[in-house]
Amino acid sequence: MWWHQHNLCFRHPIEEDYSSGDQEEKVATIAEADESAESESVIDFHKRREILSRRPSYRKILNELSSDVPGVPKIEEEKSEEAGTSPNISAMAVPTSIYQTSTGQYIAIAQGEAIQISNPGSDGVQGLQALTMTNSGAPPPGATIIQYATQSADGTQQFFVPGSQVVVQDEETELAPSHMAATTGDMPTYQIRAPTTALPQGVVMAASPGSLHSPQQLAEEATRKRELRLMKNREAAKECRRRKKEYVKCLESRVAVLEVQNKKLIEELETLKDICSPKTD
DNA sequence: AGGGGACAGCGTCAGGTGAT
DNA sequence: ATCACCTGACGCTGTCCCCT
Repeated sequence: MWWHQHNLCFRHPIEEDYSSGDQEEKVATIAEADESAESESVIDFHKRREILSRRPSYRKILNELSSDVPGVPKIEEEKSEEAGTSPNISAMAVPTSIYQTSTGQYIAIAQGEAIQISNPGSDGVQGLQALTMTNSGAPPPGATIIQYATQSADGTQQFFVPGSQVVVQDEETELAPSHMAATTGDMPTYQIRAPTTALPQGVVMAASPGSLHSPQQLAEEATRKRELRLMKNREAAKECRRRKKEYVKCLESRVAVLEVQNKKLIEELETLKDICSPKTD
């Protein structure tokens, strides 16, 4: 819809850069067809769809625009972009994984053993806490995938981390056991636990594919994969929408700049006209 | 108050693309 | 060929605003 109009109404030079050779040919074909729209009424639907579907990502487009227009920020690459989902964490060392609790808090699990917990509301490093896992050796195979957080039966928050461990939010802010750092003030505390009881609703632990035998296990594995896929796609869709909004903003600012330039050029033209053609009374 | 249209945001599906 | 990722499209929901 939006992209269709964008592609069919005009071809921006930047978009041209992303067209592969045969793609350009096809676009040219469409352009000709558009010109002779009165004579040839309909463009082949499939051809059109094929062309339209081959679009560059918003990141690519915006980065091109950014290099074109100074002052427009570039969309960062994948790694920093992931960290960018949490402004509090982005200033820290790049973690390997970032997870968000159901209350909006972020947990970053670094390459080493540190777990950082941050509140999106707090600014900078202030909202960050570091936990150290003492038993974070090599995770057992098949159990390294994190699943999303949920409320457990006892009202605490749980989210699973690589290594078949569980990060559990304490209801009281008492001093934490020795295997974790204590939090202070109003901040909740978290514990690293082994998942002792049955998994909370909505949370499925990763299992080693080799351990699957019965049809029920296979079905559970399929469900788990589906949940994981949906979760990833959910996040991807959010990110895509964010990029799209950024892209539209970028285009709007570009329009504003070009309008100003255009106005200046018209004024300059008028001035030159006045100079070159003296008034004849 | 409440009905309804416009709009934004979200989750999901389907299909394309690029990397391996 | 396979996989992960990206994004358009669709349907749903919540919010805001206007009108009756």
